Amino acid sequence: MVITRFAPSPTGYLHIGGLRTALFNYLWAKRNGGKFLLRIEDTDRSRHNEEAVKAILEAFEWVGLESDDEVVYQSQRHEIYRKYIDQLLEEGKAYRCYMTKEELDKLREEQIARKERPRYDGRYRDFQGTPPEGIEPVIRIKAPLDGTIVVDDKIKGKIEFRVQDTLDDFIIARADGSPTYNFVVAIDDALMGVTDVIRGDDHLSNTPKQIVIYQALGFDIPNFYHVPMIHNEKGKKLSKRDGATDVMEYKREGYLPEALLNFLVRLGWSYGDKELFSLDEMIKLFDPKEINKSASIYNIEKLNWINREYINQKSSEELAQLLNISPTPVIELVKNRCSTLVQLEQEVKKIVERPTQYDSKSLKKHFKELNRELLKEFLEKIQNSNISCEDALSSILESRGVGMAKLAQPIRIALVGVAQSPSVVDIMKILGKDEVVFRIEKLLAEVQ
RNA sequence: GGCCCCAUCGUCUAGUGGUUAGGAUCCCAGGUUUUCAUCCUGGUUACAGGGGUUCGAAUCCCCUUGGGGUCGCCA
Repeated sequence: MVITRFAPSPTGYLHIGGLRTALFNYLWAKRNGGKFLLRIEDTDRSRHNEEAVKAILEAFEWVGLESDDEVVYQSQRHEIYRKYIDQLLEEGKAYRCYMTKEELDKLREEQIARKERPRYDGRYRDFQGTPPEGIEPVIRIKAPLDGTIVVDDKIKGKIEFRVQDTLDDFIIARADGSPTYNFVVAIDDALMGVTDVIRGDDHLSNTPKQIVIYQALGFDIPNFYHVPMIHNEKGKKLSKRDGATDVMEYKREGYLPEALLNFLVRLGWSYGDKELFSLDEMIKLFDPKEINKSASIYNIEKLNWINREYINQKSSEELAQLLNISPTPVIELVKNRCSTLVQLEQEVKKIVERPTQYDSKSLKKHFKELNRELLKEFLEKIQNSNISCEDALSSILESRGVGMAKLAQPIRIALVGVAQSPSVVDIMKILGKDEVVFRIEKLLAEVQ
């Protein structure tokens, strides 16, 4: 059974980098008929932010990625961690360190001054004496003193970390007794039965520490896949300052969740020349071992294209529902000119609602004296007979011997206020003669 | 700075010793369209640099350069 997880820390909203990681985990679990789990990393009490948790869950709901079990909150598992800390203490694999923060800071400064790597010096590792008064100790793990730790990463290959320049006896529990990140990650992954850890490669350098924990506790080491970051246009790690990184912002801007997922899955992964993937196809085809080694730069153009594709795959009924409006044939008329639902909404309004103003450039070009004359003739014709708007249009063009644009363009301006729109014939059919008459009279009356 | 990772069109990518280096997006041009959009056709643009290995390197090795990540009693 393949069990994967996504483990965000609730410091804010879910951003697209996180969503991609979650998606990778989700797909891999589903492909193997396994489980995808969600865990909130809030060991640090100051990090437990109800709002943020809600925001993250809301985003997952929107895109439709569900955890297969109840969401795990680390803040509720302190007893479990306590138990393992005690165990390591008893077995002599961890120890109390009475060094104060100030002493530690000083040590670090000195080391940096000497151009050495800041590193705990192990002064309490084998301490037997009486502990200093009034100091709440932290708990440190006994890390190996030399040799190497190998991370067998399924994307990047085997990576060797020399203990001497990557590890020290790091803290697994703070002075207040609360456990630290690398410690609980290893425990929770093991206890939750996680077999495959797919996460950002900013965690790569944490992995040796976690391996130390796995080994100390006798847990099996899972498969690691460290996926490259998504960078912003400047080539830097995506941060909250980089515009629309909040997943829910994409909802507000009119992107479809399936389009966003499709966009994200192609960042760092591909399947031949295939660009469009339904969720089922992704599940069938995705393999984290095929993820690229290099970072990719986030670029919205492709997303816009994908979103347009998905919008056009949808029926008018579905789109009406998404826009929360009643179905109208107008949607069919305009959907192929929209990259987002927001645009679609605007395009629908442009036709359904009467123009409140007329574009001056369009007027200047297509509402000259002859156009006005033709428009008046058209208006009279449809008012005084049963002729359809379409027939009236072509009959006038024929009798006057003028090109289509001479009359169609002023009609268009009357109908929607600008010189660009879908076919005027189609619009007139949908609007009906009365409304066409009204809008033409309005233009004639308001613009001299 | 130490350690680690990475390097093909502007961007996302295909490519695993022999290809006119392919696709997508973007951009441009032409066609279609009463207009705009769609659609169709075509086009511009890439193996970071230098050494090897080899009959032959985008593909393997090394160096340089460039970029990124990480170095907490944060996660």
